[in-house]
Amino acid sequence: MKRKNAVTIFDLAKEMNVSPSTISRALNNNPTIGKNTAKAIKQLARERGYQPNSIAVSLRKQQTNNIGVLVGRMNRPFISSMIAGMEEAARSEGFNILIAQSHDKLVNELNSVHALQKSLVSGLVVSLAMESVDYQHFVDLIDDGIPVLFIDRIPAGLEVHKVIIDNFKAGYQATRHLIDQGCTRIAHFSGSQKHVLYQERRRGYESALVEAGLPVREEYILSASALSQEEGASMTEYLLQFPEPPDAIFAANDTSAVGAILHAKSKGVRIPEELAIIGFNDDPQCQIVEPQLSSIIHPAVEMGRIAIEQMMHILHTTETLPAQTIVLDTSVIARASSLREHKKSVN
Amino acid sequence: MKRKNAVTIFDLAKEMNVSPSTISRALNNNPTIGKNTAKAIKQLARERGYQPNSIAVSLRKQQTNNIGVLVGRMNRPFISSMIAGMEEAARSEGFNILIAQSHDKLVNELNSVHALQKSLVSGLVVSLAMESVDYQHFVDLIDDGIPVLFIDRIPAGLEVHKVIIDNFKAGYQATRHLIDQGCTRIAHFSGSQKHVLYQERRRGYESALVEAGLPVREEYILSASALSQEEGASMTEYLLQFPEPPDAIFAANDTSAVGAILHAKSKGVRIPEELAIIGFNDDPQCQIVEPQLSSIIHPAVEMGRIAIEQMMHILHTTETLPAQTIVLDTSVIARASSLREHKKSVN
DNA sequence: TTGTAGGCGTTATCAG
DNA sequence: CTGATAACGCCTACAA
Repeated sequence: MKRKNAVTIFDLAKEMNVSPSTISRALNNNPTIGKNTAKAIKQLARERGYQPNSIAVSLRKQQTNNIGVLVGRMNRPFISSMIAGMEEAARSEGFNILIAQSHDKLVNELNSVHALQKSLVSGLVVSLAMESVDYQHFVDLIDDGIPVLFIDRIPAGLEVHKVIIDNFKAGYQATRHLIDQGCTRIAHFSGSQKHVLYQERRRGYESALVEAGLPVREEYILSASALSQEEGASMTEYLLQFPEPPDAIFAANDTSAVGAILHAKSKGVRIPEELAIIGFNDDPQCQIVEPQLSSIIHPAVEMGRIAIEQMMHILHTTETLPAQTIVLDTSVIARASSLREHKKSVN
Repeated sequence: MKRKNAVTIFDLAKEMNVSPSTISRALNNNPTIGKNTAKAIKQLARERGYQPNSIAVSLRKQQTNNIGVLVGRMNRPFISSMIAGMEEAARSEGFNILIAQSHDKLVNELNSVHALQKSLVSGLVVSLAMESVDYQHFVDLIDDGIPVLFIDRIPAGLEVHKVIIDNFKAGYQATRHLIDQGCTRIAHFSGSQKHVLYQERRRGYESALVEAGLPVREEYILSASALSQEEGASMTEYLLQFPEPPDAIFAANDTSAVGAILHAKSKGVRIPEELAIIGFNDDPQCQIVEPQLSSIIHPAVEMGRIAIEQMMHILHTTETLPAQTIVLDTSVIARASSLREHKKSVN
C-alpha cells in the first residue's frame, strides 16, 4: 500500500542542488525567492509530477483541508441538494467535504461531532438533529477553535454563525397566498415545536391571518413529529370531521401536504375548490402529485454554497468573527393545488 | 485556531514517568506491555481526554482514515441513499466518507480523482460519470496502491472490484412481469448504450421476450440520453402514434416512466388496461404518481454498506486481492400501473 | 517489559 | 535571497 511516485521536496532539492526550504518557499510563492529560481523550481516540480503531501502539511499546520458536514439524514432531497452545493463550493476552494449523519439522534450527533473533531476538520457545518436540545458539544468545539456554522436547523438562543431561510416570511407568504385565493379557514400542519424553524413558520402563518383580520384558531393548528405522508393524511382526516372544516391547509413540508392531497381526494373533497393546499420545500413530488402541489421554494444548493463560502471567510480571517446570520429569500410557487378557478388568471 | 486541550502521548508519558513509546504501545494494545501498566495508562488517557492526533498517525502510516466517494451527482434519491449506507458502514469502522461529484463530466471526474488522491484517501468508491469511457485515471490510482471499487455504474471490460445489481436479471424480471400481465407488445426505454448497466437491462428485456416467444422489435426500443421525465413523455408520444402501439413499457428508470404515465393519461390512454408501465429504482415518486408506478427495487443503502465492507476487507488485506464482483438481488414491486384487472388477484 | 532514536514530509524560525 | 534546524505527534526497529 505504498504510494509509488512519492516525489518530495527533498528529491527536488537534491536534483537542483538547493535546500528543501528553498523548494518549499518557491512552491508556496514566498516572495523572498529569486524570480528565476522560483520559476525553475516550479518547472521541475511539474515535470516530476510533484504533489505536496497534504498530511504532512496538515500536521505542520494542525489543520486539514476538510470541512465536516453533519446532518440528520443525507438521503432527503433538500439535504442532499444542500450538501451538493457545499461540495461544489468546497472543491473550488481546494477543500473536501466530510460527511456524517446523526439519523436525528442525539447520541449519533455527539459521536459524529467527536469523530469529526478527531479527524481535525477545519470547520463544521451542522444541520441539527431533530431532538437536539443540548448544544454543549458544539460550544466545546467552538471553544476549541473549530468554527461551527449552522444551516437550516439552527439552535435556539445561541450566538453562532447561521445560514437560514426566512421561515417567518415563508410562512407568511404561504398563508398570504391562500388568503389571496379567497380562503378564510386556513389550517396549518406544523412540525416539532422544539425547532425554531417550525415555530417561525407558524408565527408567519399566524401573522398573515391576523393581518388579514382572520381568527387564529388553535384547533386548526396541528403538530406532527415527523410530518410524514401518513401523518398528513390522518391530520386531514381529523380536520375534515369538523363541523366547519378548513378550506385550506398550509403544511410545513411537502410530504405531509401530499398526504393531505391523497386523503382529501380519496374522500371526494375537491382540490383546490373545497380545500386548497400548499406545502414547503418544492420537493420533486410536487410536480408529480395530482393536482400539482404549490409550495415554498428553498434555494437548497445555493444555501449549501453560501454556507461554505461563509465558512471559508471565517477560516481565512485570523481574528474571531462575531456570529453572523445569513438569511436567504424564499418564494411561493403556485400550482394547481391552491390556484382557484376564478383566480387562475391572477397567478 | 490552535486546539487547546491537545493532550499528547508525550504529556501522558511525562505524567507517568514512562517513555512516549510505552504510552503508544499501551494505547495500541501492544501485547508486550505489562497488563497493569497498560491499564493504568489507558485510565489516565481517558481521564486526560487524550485523543490521538489522526494527522500524525496518518503521516506516519502514509494513510488516512478517509474513503473517497466519487459520484455523478449526489442529490439523486438512489445515489444519496447509497452514500448514506456508505457513511454508516464507514463510521462504524472509524472511517470518514469524503465526497466528490463529477456532475457526470469527465473533466470533473479527472479533477476529483486527482483531488482525492492528493488528500491521500485510503480507498476510492466510484460510480462512473455518464460519459466516462477512458478509465486510465482509475488504473493509475490502482497502480499507485489505492484500491478502487466501482459501484452501480461500472467500467466495461476492466478487471476491478465491483458492487452491482444484476441488471440483466432485473430487466428480465420487469419484462417477465409485464408478460405475466398479458402484455405482448412491450416497448423499452433505455439509457445511453455506452453504459453496461443499460445494455444489461436491455439484454434482460430481450431475453424475456425471446423466452416467451415474443418478437424483439427494434422500433420498440428507444434510447434517451438522460431518461428525463420530458424524454419519457415524448418517447411515449412517439410510440402511441404507431399503427400498432405497444401495450406496455419497461422504462429503465422511474423518472421516464412517470413521464410516460403522465403523457399517456393526458391522451386518454388507460393505464394499465391499454398501456402497462413499469419503471426502475423504486424512487419515492412511484407511490405518488397515479396510478402508482410498479418498479424494480434496488437495495441502495445496502449496496453502499456492502461496498464499504468490501473496501475494508481490501484495506485490511496485505496482499493484493483479485478483482471481485458482488452482485445484489433485485425484485419487482408491482403496483397499479402494471397490475391488470383480471390479474390483480395473482399479485 | 520498557526506553531511545529516527523518520514520515512539510514549514517556520533563525542565521548567514 | 538561501540554508540549516527544529518542530508537528506518532510509531517502530533496535537496544537495553
